[in-house]
Amino acid sequence: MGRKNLLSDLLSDPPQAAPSAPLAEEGRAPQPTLGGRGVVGAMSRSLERLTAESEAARALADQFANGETVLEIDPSVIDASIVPDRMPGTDEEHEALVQSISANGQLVPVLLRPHPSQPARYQTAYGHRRVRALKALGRPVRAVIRKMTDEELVVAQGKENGERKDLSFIERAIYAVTLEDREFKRDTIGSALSVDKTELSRLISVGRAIPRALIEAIGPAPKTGRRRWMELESLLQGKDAIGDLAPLISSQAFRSKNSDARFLAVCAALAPRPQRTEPESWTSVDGKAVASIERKTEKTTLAVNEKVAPGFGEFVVGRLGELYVEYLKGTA
DNA sequence: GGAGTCTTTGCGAGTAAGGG
DNA sequence: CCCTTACTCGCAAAGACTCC
Repeated sequence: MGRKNLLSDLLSDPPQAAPSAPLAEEGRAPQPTLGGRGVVGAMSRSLERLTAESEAARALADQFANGETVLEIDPSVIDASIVPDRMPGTDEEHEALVQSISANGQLVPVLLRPHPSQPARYQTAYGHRRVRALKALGRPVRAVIRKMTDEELVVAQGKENGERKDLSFIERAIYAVTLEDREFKRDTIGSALSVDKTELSRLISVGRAIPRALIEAIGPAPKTGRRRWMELESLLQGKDAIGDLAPLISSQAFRSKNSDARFLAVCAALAPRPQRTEPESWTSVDGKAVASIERKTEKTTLAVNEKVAPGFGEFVVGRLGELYVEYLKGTA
């Protein structure tokens, strides 16, 4: 089944809020206005919104058909999920969401379950940001209440994020590790993230291999996928990542980059420096250093010392044709 | 040793970006 | 607009590991 609260995210939540301050990606920041993005883009988004609205409406209809009634709940009795999926968003994102809900209202309910140990309290399956915003507004939270096990809760929570595809690879890796640390079975974690066991294995491998502090310094890197995170994982092997990278990570230049650029900067800092090869001196039969040769993977450079052998360079150039024919005979 | 689970590796499909 | 390239993602298969 499709995502159930598309409408709320489109109309109530700032799009693509990110987990933490460094994870608050500029490309993923709230965009409450259409300024500067063009008429075509606005039309495209309108069409997407219409589609999303109809899907959300259908999902809502399903909920009503299943007998799930929307109730108004005091936000002060609503707790967070047992497992955080995203870290809290930035103040700017929260403020934008508050304003959006203030203007449009909460159009689609959040999903809660009765608190397993505290009567008259609830835990959030999804809709954390809306709950926080409504709390700030002092308004009741419109919510669907459903009894769920811990497994069902994290699956509902994970699917709400996972099916949106707006969680980057590393965000999903962190979530997978968090769930595994809470001793959820891999089947459950895989369901929550909508990934197969292979991908789950990779997510957990990367999520554990790369220090959390480094991940948070880089941010969600939405354009950076599995392969490059795994490359980073291998680059980090045997290194004190935080110690070695501290000067880079703390630099203003690094922090001013977007998340994907920060990822590339870290990779560049960790990548082995290509060995600088000194040009090799070529000495003639009469003992003169006539030329130097520099060999690289993609090219070989021959530099003739015109002071030592005036005109020799031009002589060699003039004979390139016959040398090449001789070369072809040797390689045939 | 067998069964189940997890990890690793390779490959192909799909997609977005860039260049001609 | 089409082609190429780079990239992500998921699937399949084999190997490694753990438990009984």
